[in-house]
Amino acid sequence: MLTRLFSEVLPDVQKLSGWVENSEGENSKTNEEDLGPLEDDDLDEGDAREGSSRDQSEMAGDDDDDVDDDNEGGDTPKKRGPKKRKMTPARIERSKVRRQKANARERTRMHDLNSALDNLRKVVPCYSKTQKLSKIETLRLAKNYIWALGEILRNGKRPDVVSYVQTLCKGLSQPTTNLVAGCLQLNSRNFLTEQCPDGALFHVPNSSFSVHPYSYQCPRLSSPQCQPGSSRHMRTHNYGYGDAVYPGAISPEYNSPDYEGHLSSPVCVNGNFSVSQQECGSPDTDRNYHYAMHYSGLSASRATAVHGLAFGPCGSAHSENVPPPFHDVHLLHHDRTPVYDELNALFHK
DNA sequence: TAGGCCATCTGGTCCT
DNA sequence: AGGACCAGATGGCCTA
Repeated sequence: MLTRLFSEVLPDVQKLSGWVENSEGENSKTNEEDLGPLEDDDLDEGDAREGSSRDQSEMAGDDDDDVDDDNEGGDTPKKRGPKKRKMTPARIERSKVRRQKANARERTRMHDLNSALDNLRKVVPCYSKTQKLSKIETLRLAKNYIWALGEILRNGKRPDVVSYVQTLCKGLSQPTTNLVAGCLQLNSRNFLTEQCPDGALFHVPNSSFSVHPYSYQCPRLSSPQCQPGSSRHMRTHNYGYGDAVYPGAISPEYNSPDYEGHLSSPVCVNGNFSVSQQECGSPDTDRNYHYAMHYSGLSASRATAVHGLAFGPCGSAHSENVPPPFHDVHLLHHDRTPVYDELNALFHK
């Protein structure tokens, strides 16, 4: 069944794979390999390159209106290489049209690529409508996620949760690591099945890991001061946590036109949760709360005391690695599919 | 203001 | 020949 998950995403992943490899320098071609020296034909006379811009009128492959101007200038020695071509108004016009068409294609291509990236964002851990992962982070996270799922298949058993998150967060930036850890809601000491009793998708008793399979509005998160639009509501922000979604859990309201992400499915894991709630209260703590949301900037001692675990880029403890606040963190976003049921079953073996 | 991220333009290269 | 792909350059936007 996991293969179905792969197949759903695979086309996009394949589309993006070359890109991420290039981004990570694993498959990049050097300019020296690709770009030969400019030939005479590449530059028209008087066509000084400024930055990357060239005269649009001079494009390779325009042969129609060739004019032999080799002997222009009389005694000057003949230049080697292809003959130069005089730009007639007709050629200039055709070049412009060709360039415009090429630009349009390039835009379309990039839009397709971005669409594929958006699709990918929706299936990797931690989807947020309001705060998208960057392209590079999305690709890295997707790679880690695929690897993690592959490990599950290979081992055929529930993974150790900490190493699972470490795998997911490998190579990710600190903010993204915080986001992922926050979405997965790790807590080493306890978990709140009693607070959020509607069946955990991931429930690892020994490591207190609990994620809910359906959207759930935790009552405490419904308090006005913690709602969108209130002064305490986290604004859209880089490295904020928006309405992040953990894709292993499925929201029935996904695809609903009413879905705005803000009101659904916060994660209810008590350690982080209680901190958020406490800091929601007073104006004095508001600043800290805001800071904590963006940078998880609680003190290291408090963070570790409250959360038990802190996740660095590769799982190392770090003072900034406190999971994010949760009143607009969302677990559930995807249509429920047998894939997730199977994952659920797998994690409950 | 610096830095990160992004969209777009552009020209070179490769492929069909 | 034309389209796809790629990477460099550039400028805008946003946030710390």
